[in-house]
Amino acid sequence: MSKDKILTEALYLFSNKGYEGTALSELAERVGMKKASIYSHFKNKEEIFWAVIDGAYQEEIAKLSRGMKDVEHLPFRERFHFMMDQHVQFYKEKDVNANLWRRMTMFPPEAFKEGLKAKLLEYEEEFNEMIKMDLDAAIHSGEIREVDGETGVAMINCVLDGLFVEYSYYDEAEFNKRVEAVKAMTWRAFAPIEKEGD
Amino acid sequence: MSKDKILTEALYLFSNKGYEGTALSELAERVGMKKASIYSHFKNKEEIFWAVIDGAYQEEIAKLSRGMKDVEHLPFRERFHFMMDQHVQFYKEKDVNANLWRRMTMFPPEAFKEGLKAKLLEYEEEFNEMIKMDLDAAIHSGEIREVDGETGVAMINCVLDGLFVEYSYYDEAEFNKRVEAVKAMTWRAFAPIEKEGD
DNA sequence: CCTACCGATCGGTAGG
DNA sequence: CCTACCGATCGGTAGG
Repeated sequence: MSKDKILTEALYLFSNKGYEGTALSELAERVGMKKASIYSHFKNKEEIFWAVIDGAYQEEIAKLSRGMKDVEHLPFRERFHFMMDQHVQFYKEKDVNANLWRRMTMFPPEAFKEGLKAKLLEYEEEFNEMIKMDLDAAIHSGEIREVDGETGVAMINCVLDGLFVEYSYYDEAEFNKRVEAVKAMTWRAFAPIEKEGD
Repeated sequence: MSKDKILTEALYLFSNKGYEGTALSELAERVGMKKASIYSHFKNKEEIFWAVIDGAYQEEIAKLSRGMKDVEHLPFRERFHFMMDQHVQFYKEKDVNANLWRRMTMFPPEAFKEGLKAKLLEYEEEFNEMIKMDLDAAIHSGEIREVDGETGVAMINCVLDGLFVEYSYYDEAEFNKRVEAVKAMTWRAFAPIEKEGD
C-alpha cells in the first residue's frame, strides 16, 4: 500500500534529516509519486509525523517486553549483560528507529515538543518499572549489592543513554571496546563485595 | 563591535534551532540590522558557522584545563566529584555552548560532518589524556581499585555523555537526583574493595 | 494519483 | 550598513 510506503520513507528521512529538514518533494520522489499525491493519503506533513512516531513507539514497547520475557529465568548478571547488549544491538541495527528517538528526544520540533515528551516519559516509566523490580529481586537473592531502587535504575539509564550518544560518534571497533568497558565497570558498581566479578 | 554581536546571536540561534533551522533574516533582526548587512562582516552563512564553532571550542578547552589545575591537590574521590559537578554545571549554565555541542555531535549538518568530527575528537583526546593520568595516580596511591586506564576513561566518558543527554529531558529536580545517583554508583565502580564508600 | 499553480521564505547579490 | 532584488525551494491547494 502506498500509505505504508510513505510512512517507511518518512521514517527514514525524519530519522536522518529531521522534521524540518525533510522536504515533502524528496519524500514523494522516494515513494515514487508526485508531491501533491501525498495529500491523498495524509492531511499534511504534521499528520505524517505523528503516524511515524506512533509506529516507532509501538514497535519499541513491543520489543522491550518481548526481550524481558526471554531472559527472566537467567541469573541477574546474565540478565544485566543481555539487557545492555539488547539496547546496544538496537542502537546499531535499527538505525532508523534509534536515530529518530535520539533526535526527537533531544531536538524536538518546537511545535511537537510537549506531545513528544509525554510519549517518551511513558516509555521510560514502563522501562524503569521493569528494571526496578528486577533489581529488587537480585538484591534479595544476594546476586548484587544493596542499592536503592531509583539509584540503580538511574545508573542503568545513564550508561545506556551515554552509549546511545556515543554510538553516533565512534567507529564500530572503538564503540564496541567502550561497550565492553562500560558493561564491566557498571557491573562493578552492582556486584556483591565479597565475590568480585572482574 | 557588530561582528561580535553577530557571533553571539548566531551562537544562540544555532544552539537552539540548528544550522539549517536558523534563518539569516532572524539573525539580522536579533542583531538589529538588515540581512544584507551581515554580508559586510562574513562571506556567507558557512563562515559564520565556523566562527561560532571555533569560539565555542576555544572556550571549552580553556575551561577544561583551568578546572583541572584547581583541584590537583585534592584526594581522588573529591577530584572525581568535582569533575562530575563541573561538567554538570556546564550542561546547566552555559546552555548555549552545551546545546551547540550536543547538536553538532549528534546531528551535524551534512556538509560539516567531517570538520566537526575532527574538532570533537581533538577535544576528547585532550580530556582522555588528563583523566587517564589521574586514574593511574589514584591506583598507585590506593585511592581506587585496580582498573585498566582505557576502561576507566570509557566509563567516565559514558556517564558524562549519559547525563549530558538526560539534562535535556528531565526537569531540574529529577535531573539533580539522577546526577547524585550516578555519581554514587560510578564511585562504587572505582572505589577500593575494603573500604566501601556508600 | 497528476498537472499546474499559490504565497512565503530561503541564502545570496547588485549597487549605492 | 541600506534598498531592492534574484532564483530556488518550501508546504499546501485547485481541479481534474
